[in-house]
Amino acid sequence: MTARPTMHDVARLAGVSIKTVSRVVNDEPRVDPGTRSRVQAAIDHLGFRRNEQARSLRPGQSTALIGLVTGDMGNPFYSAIARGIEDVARQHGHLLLTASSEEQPERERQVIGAFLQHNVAGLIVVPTVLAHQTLTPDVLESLPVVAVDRPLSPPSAVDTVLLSNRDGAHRAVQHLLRDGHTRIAMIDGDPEVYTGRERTAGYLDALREAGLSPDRALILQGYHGDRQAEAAMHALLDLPTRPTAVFVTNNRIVVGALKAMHDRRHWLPLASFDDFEFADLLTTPITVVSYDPIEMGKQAGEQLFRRIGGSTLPPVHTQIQVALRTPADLRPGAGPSS
Amino acid sequence: MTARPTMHDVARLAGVSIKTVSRVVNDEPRVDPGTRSRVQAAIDHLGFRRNEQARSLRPGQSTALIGLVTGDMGNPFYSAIARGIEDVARQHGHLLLTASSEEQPERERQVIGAFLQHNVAGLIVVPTVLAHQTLTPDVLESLPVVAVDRPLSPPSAVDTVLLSNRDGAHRAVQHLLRDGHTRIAMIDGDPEVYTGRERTAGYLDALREAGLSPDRALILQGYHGDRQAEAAMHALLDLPTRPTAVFVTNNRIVVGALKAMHDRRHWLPLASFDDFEFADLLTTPITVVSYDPIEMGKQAGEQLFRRIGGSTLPPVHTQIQVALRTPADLRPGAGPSS
DNA sequence: CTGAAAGCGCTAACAG
DNA sequence: CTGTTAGCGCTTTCAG
Repeated sequence: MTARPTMHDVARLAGVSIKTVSRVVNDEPRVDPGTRSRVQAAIDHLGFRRNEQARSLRPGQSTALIGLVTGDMGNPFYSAIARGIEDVARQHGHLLLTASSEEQPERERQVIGAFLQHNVAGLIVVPTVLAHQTLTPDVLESLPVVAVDRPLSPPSAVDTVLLSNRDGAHRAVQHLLRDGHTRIAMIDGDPEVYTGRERTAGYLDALREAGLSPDRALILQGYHGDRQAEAAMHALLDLPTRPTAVFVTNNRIVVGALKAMHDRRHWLPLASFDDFEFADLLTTPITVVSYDPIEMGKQAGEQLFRRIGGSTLPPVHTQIQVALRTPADLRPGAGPSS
Repeated sequence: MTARPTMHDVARLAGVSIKTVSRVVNDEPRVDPGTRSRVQAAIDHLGFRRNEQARSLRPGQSTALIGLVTGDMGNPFYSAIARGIEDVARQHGHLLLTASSEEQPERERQVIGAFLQHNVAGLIVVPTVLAHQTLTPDVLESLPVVAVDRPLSPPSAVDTVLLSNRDGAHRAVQHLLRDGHTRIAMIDGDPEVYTGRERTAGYLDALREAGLSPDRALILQGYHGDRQAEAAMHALLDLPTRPTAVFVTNNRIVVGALKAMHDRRHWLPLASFDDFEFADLLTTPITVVSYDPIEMGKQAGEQLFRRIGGSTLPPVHTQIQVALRTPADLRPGAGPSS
């Protein structure tokens, strides 16, 4: 385990001062070409690599690190966002720290604290539901922060990247209405979560537009994760007067809803916010509100680097457009088996 | 944008020396309780946070950072591994850097180089296919490295966490054979990838065991991603004498195969390495080789921290067990719709 | 074009 | 129990 070479070692080998090595490493102009190549040779020979820790210790030099906090990096939606951010970070020569809050404000607080101790140059956060004790004004002033998928609560003047939640839900439910349904149920997760609230509002918009008044018995909220959503779907199927179609507000709930329908061998027309790869391969194809989570990450990353680059414009709020994909849209050219 | 407080600021406010502050921050024993609480008050008042960069600059003090390189953090399989690692890292007070190699050795090299510049305490890698120019002996000696999902090529003496690829494939194909199939096709991705090679071997094992000789026309290799896999499945369906069942070697290929069968409205019994949430909700349920990727990450993380903790045992090779899930296993208690 | 000296924020010695 | 000194690896003055 030989010690890692330092600029000092390189300088000694090349017969120059440490400062000249620094100049070569940083591609500074005023270096004699001969000296430069001699130093470069020494660098290559020793396998020297600049210590980022030491570099960023000097004032003004930020760590080439950005931090991402999501609810759960194991959730494909969040990891797709991470992927988009990573691409942008790489273009800017930065690395990405990732951590999961598990939707717990306390964990979010700890993680952000740890990121700050590592002097991240910026932060991208999918905020947890409750008040953000860590994203206090002084934190927000000390480094750029972008909120993705949900705004901060209480609302702060930070950049956001959000989906057209309300409009997407509106259109999905509209689609069911056009098919003649009038008893359309809805299953949502935590009604405190911004996305769920917005999508619920879109559902209500569509009903109102159609002149229908919402039926309390058909609006199920507070069903977290696929297991609880499964129970919710069973409850709907147990109703004396069943709904004729169902709208579900996210990619966890749709899994539970489908499982329940599968168990009961009873399929209701379904519309879901969030797309998934198998949507068109199911027993009954479903209508989905589709969008590109990688693009969300890219937008968030680009906005963050604009701030890191010094932009002081007023907060930017980016809307990511969503598309409705109905069973009729699927693979229109596909013919039957030959 | 006020400057971030340092130990110096805390020391001045508390009327002690900087070293005493350091002692309090690091929970060292020999500090007077009165002094300690006075310092703590100053810390709280200023919102002081130790600068990790500066701390880890001292020799012997490693950065509380570990690095993860996978093929694509947007792939749910890899992000699940990341999630498992993250949990272990947190328990050990470390943060996780993540990056995608896109299966390109050159990018892998760059990413690992960047991680090393940030003085990561350890590295977890899903190695790319070709030779690992970066994971050279001197790198492997300078910090702990764990390989997940695939061993290093050329083989090095590092810890690995691998699936029972060959056995899992063997059992999946065995299952098809027991259903009476004798013309079982196989679709694989890059035959250079370790997991694909092993799973192919398992497929051949099963055929041999059944006294069948492999049919070249039914073994399709080199189909990367779901698009190419879709074409492969079409090719199988175009064969003058079609196979009666198909085994696919990963979670990308199964998507393509299913799409092709769906387009043709022609479903062949299918077995897949890699499970997915919708396996039992499809038009024709399929047989899957199932395992827990989060657990893979946990095992890798725990092994890494054993090394970071100083373990010098010979390389540890952890096998993650896999389970066969057949359509008959699915939800046995579920009854028909009431 | 090149170098010497100072210091970033912190911790390990060694005094007191 | 507490403080002083030195120095981690690097970049920034400011002189040559």
